[in-house]
Amino acid sequence: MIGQKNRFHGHNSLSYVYSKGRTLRGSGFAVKYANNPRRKTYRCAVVVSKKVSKSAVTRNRIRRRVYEIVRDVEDQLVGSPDIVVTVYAENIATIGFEELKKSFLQVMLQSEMLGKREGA
RNA sequence: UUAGGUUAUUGGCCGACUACCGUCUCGAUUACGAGAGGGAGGAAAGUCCGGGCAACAUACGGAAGGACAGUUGUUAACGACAACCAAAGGUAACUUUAGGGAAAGUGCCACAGAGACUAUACCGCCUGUUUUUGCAGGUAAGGGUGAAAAGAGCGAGGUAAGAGCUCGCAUUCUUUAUCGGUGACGAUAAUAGAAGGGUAAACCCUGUCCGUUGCAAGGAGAUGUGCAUUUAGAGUAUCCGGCUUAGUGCAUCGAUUAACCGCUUGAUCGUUGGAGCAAUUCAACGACUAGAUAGAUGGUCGGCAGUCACUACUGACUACAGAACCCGGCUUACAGAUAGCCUAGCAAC
RNA sequence: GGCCCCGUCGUCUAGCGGUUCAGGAUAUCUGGUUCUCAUCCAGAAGAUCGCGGGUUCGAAUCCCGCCGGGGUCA
Repeated sequence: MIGQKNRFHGHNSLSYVYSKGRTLRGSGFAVKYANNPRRKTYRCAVVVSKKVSKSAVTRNRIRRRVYEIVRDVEDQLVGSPDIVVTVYAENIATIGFEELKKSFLQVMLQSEMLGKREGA
């Protein structure tokens, strides 16, 4: 789980990302992101529709797994981006953690939000 | 031992690393850091009932509308629960039941059938007439139709043929009386009676209960000015009466979905004892047990346990399901594991 | 979180508890008309009335419980 300051708050706070952000697709999910220079910290949200799974338990599990991956790489983020992950497939709740992490990081590297140069 | 019935409990455990949300303490001072301790359910679900709590300037009367319906109890309350009664099902343990009224009134009972509601004579039986066909009448015992056809079995009498038409015995229902029970009701007896059904989850009648809106409730708007002003307007779902008193447009300020309170000590939970067949209740002692807000309660790894597959190694899987103001029920989902009591069959003693 | 509505052929819809295991339009299929296609004409097939119980002699219809879909309230 990620901290209180790294979540979205308020009524229309997501609309900027939805209107201005760029979209990249992975298997079973899509990442929408936009750089936000007015903030010091990044923000992240995971959207899991009720169409993905009827069960609230499954939806919670998907959300928590994706948040965990984001928290793992938060030190390597460049700037202070706003990230929205939209999930389409139910099998994200069941596939192996390493496999999910690998496919997610591949998308993140493509978006140039992850700066390996800074770490190195 | 096999097949059931019923009432309950439980529904993974241990460790390591690393996150999140409250609370308390300490240090800093509005950023934050350290430590301690807490963090989903039996259904948190469906939202089908009931209540608390809050607002509505009144929860005032009537109409309309809605819900319920054996009896006695339990409860804050209920459409829930318990015990009992009746009916139906089951060999039995036991289970199920919207279980008031059809003699207040109205409606409906298709098709088939002669006739379906103050009904009816198709076949049959009998009498008369007659050309033996047929026609007129009697009959409700027998046949046939249908979900349903006028309480009714056996024997005797009776008759043109028949029929509770009459009698005897047996049965069902109504009425009355006595006894038992708080009561629904049950048992016994008597003489009086025998009246044709079904449907009220059709309209309806009787009795009891219900004000409306919901935590997105509510704490929570202020001032100035124009218009309107008791025959009118506004206010709490429909109408009437009554009641209260202002209303509405514009401008300015505040607020603009943020934050705080409401928010978790409660018809609370556990143990022991008393009352009661039970639901439940009383007393004493002890406990504090989530409070988020795009929504915390997690993620990964290792070991154990269980289930399935397999000769084995080993592999796969781990029930249903996620608090949103709080309680009491109901309904629905649920891999398995455990315990008590009871019934029937078989076997042995 | 609260409140409300709707499920009938592939699609859009009618449907008094019984006259008929449900009518119509459109789509589909077959045949006819035409040199051919369309239009037009004739015919056919296609529905466990969302699911499970109950009331009734009888249920798409009445009652109850589930399932699915949709709407609304700051």
